[in-house]
Amino acid sequence: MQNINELPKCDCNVIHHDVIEKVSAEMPVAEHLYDLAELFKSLSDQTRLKILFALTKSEMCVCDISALLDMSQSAISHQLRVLRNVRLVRYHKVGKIVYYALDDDHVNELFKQGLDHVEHQ
Amino acid sequence: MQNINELPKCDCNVIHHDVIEKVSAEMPVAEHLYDLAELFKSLSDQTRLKILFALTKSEMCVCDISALLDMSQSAISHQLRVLRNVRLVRYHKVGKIVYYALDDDHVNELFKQGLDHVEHQ
DNA sequence: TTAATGTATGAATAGATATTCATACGTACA
DNA sequence: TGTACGTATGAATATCTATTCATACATTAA
Repeated sequence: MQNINELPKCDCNVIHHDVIEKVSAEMPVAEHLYDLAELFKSLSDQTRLKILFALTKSEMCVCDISALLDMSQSAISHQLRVLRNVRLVRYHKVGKIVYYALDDDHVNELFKQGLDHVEHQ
Repeated sequence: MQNINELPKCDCNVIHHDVIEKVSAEMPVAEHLYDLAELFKSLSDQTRLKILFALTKSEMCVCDISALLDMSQSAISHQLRVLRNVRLVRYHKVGKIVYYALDDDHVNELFKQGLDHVEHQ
């Protein structure tokens, strides 16, 4: 007996069962898909991209970033939290100043591939 | 004479002028930043990630994808449009069936770097 | 031509998000 | 201790987005 919630939502006839089974078996686990979407989501905003680009050049304090992008300290701080959550940036405090830096090299490679794609259109 | 709209929004004192000038000079142009954000935005949704993952394994028609993800044909079609807009996928028609495929190899590399990042936490 | 089917798309809606505003926290210094 | 200042954060809001629904378009076959 099939639950109402388990009714297939595909409203067309399946064409290639073999392809679907093959692909289905190789689909990444849900947790990885979720994390990957979160990572790319953090890269999908121009403000955060600018912050990350800046940090590829030099570590910077929040005030520096705020001045560089001509945006409020609050807006920058909120976005830095997003970048912290996906572990793209790390920070260390010197007195009351907080310096942010890239957390690993993946950002550089993601930018490289991304720019390579958008520039070849 | 400074326009009201040109007042700096940074409400703190600049700490490191030299860093800001250096980084500012190397910031990518606005158009590239915009395109890059659009590209990553297209990768920031689990449905689109699943579609792209599937297409790394095999080209598929819309109905196949709809069945694979157990989602409506309309939802899939809307998302495929997003992926077309950033030129991540291409398609060809055979009769009334439309087959989608990856448009280039950047997706594979972006996935690789992205997964590498999320799996090392 | 008519019916059936695969796909695309505009409108509507519920949910997500970026920024602002006000304010709190933490540190340095008088 | 009190003040100043760099940073963080909750609430509010305007904007954006993913899906659904209805429907149109395109192709094939009867």
